[in-house]
Amino acid sequence: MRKLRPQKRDNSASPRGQIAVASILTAARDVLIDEGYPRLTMRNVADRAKMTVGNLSYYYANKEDLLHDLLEAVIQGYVEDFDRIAGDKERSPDERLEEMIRFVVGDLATKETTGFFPALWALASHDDFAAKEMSSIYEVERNAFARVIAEIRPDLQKKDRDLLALFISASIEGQTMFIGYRREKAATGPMIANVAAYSFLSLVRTIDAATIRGLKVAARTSERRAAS
Amino acid sequence: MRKLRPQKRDNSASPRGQIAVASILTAARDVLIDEGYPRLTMRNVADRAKMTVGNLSYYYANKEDLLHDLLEAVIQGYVEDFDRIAGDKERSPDERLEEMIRFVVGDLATKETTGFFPALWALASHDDFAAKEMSSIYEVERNAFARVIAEIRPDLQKKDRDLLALFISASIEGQTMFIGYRREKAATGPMIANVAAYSFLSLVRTIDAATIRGLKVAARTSERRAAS
DNA sequence: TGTGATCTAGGACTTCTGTCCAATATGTTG
DNA sequence: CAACATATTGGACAGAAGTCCTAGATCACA
Repeated sequence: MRKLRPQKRDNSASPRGQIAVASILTAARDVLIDEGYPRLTMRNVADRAKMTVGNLSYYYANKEDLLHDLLEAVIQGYVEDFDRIAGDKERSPDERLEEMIRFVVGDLATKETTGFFPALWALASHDDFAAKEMSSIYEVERNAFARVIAEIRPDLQKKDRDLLALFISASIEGQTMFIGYRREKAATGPMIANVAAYSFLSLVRTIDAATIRGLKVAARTSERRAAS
Repeated sequence: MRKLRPQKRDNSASPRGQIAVASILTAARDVLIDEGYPRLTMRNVADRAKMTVGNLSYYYANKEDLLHDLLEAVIQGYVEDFDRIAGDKERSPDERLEEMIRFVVGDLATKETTGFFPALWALASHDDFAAKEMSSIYEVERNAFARVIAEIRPDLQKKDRDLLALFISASIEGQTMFIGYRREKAATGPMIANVAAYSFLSLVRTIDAATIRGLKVAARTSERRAAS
């Protein structure tokens, strides 16, 4: 939430002010993505929003509030995207799980996601607000995964399904640094998506509670080779 | 590499100098891990190394060189750890793959790894040197995975095995933000390790080239449920 | 023991950054 | 139009941070 000077009233309802705030947040997001957190300065944001520092500080009296609004706004966008994709009820649970996996893997490759999330992860290590925002978006993502997993594997306990959702969600996020926008292995993105879809579908279909709890040793399982 | 003042000679062979440099790098690493990159300042490093800024700048005339040596030193440590674990030739390929998976997942939970890697990922987005260092460590890790995968699946092409290694390595890294040191889901770490071992072993054993290339749709595969 | 090499302390200097303010401009509304 | 709310400017200010320098302390060795 914006914190204004004590003597000022909240004027966010004013149309001009709303536009200004929106352009500030867009500018801040672009600075963070293009130049990284250390260069997210009031002056850089003001420049990119084509205003002066003085004017910026009229809308955001301090940097902390600007950062908080920025994180909230960006993460809100991802939550909306995700709710939309997860609401698709036309297909089978298997197909929906695959669709969600491919959606998230595909999204990694966008400039915004590749630029924003590593910055968020680093921030979350030392900033409680960033940590909370990060928690909130991944919780949304995991819940969506967990719901589909519940349809495929109603026999599993909720906590086991949640664990699979956590594992899948985290695994996909980890691809970011490698197949993200302009990253070293970006060209393999589509194949990684295929591998991810196959791997996580198989995992959800075949794992059992004993394996999750470590009562079976993975390397001693007898199954072998692909049936092509 | 340290860059000294123009008029000074390289004195890194001196025992006192070596100790000072080592304590500087340790202090810098600790600042990075405990406080994050924005607080990695010459003064903070000097304080933690119990010396003055003036003295620090005798060893590191600028911050960039200090950061480079810091990244090199920390990553060198990980490379050595990894070479050691990958050199184990006592066990079967399956067991070695599982062992490597469990090693990396276990390492995520250490304070150093949970603190260092997210900072490295963010740095690598905008700093070429950090990007190169990041590349180098993950290449070592992927090569180790790829060698074991080659023993399990000699039928696959090298590029397909490399892709599996990339997918597995990236997936494991992604767990860091969730089950890392003092992270929200840290308690589930052991179970995540079980799921990872099962999931990636199954993947390596069963995937085929057609699936990697997207010639099969994962959701339409017929296999179902676990055989407990 | 003395002398040159190495190391250390303390501070100076400049630039950058967050914050703040007074003056002015712009817009809105009775 | 007048009066008021809102927005914008330009600059000031203090503190932080990177860099640099000089004087002195410490060490190794002839």
